[in-house]
Amino acid sequence: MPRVLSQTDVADFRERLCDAAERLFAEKGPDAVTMRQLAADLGVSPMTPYRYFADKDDILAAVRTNGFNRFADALERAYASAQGARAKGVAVGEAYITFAFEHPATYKLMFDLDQPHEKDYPDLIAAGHRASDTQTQYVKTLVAEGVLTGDPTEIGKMFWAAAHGAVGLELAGKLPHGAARELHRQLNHALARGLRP
Amino acid sequence: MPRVLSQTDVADFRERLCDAAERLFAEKGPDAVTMRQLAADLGVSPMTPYRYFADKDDILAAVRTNGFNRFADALERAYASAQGARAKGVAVGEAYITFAFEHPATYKLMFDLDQPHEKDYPDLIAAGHRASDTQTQYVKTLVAEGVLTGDPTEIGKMFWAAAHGAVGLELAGKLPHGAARELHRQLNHALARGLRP
DNA sequence: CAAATCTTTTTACGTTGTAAATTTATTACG
DNA sequence: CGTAATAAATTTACAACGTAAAAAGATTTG
Repeated sequence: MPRVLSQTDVADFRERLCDAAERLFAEKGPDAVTMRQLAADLGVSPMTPYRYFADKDDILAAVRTNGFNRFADALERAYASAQGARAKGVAVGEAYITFAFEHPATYKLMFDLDQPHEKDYPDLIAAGHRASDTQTQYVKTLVAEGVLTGDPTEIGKMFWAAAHGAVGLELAGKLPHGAARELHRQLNHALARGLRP
Repeated sequence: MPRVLSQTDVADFRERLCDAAERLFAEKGPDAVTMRQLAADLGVSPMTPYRYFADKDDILAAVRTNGFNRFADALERAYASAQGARAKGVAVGEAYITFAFEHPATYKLMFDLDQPHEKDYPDLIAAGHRASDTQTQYVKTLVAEGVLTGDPTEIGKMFWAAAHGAVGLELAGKLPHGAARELHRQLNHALARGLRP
């Protein structure tokens, strides 16, 4: 019998390939992320990745899943680092913008890529929900403390949309370079004022 | 001397091709928009469009330019249709969401497509600015009337980011179908409250 | 009618994702 | 310890893509 790939072997290869894909996305843009280039970066032949991924879409789904999980990590770290509901809110907002502009290609991949078969990737769905939940987490505290009033879930979506919109406009070239962060601060400030009891 | 294409001939062909491209985008998705399919839709051979466009990127730029101009049209119509600054604001906001979800593929093309050489398409830049200006136009009235306080340009960007964020989240599948409209209403309401004198 | 030349089509090339066939490498067994 | 079995990897091959270059077609002027 031949050598059989262990689960660790598979996981390792998948991770190395995802890393290469993200690096390619970030450094050369989406068009540079080809099966042949990915394989070359790993030092294998172009068909080898097909032992570890169903197809290119599967690779993109894995990269997006990693993105959402690292995004959630960053937001959770920010949440934990600050003391008090208001400070946590500010910190999470800052972390959102920071992540988006530290990994703009990944952010675009996460939110802009049309994957019609997303539902076939439960890990991707779960990672997306994790980021979303983290995003609305601190709002619950703010509502519980009486800083904001309304349905925490709805308010969380409002802050999320504000952040996503500011990021999206800058990434689309509709804002001067670096302007999203200040725009986002102003949005959060006005929203917090408008949602006071 | 041979027959020479008049400017009308060129403009007509470009328009028909852009229409075909938008239809393909909307009905079959981005991957279906190929030079060969576009040519087939117009009943010409695959190389004919190259007489009217530099390359495929040039076609995408033209479709995006049309999109921004029709977007601005819709916003301006909404602005003109309502009486009073507050009503105009509501109407423009509604028109924004309506346009985005009547032409989701075009909207994504307008805002999500990376065109590194955008600056080489002055018409595209101009159309983008036109939509942006329209978007911030009614805010000036609201500030002048004392309904809002602050820099109209900055406030306009805030409302724009809110609308773009709500649309983006729904188009990314992060909101239930149809939820962006109500989310956008809540955002506008909270922002208006937060930006009162 | 013929020559000139703008428009269109045909042909062809390199690249893409990936299916199918082939080769390589490793392990269990006689 | 070789040898058969078989998972893994590579090689080969194909259709579709964007588009450069060559060829063909059409139309106006002399």
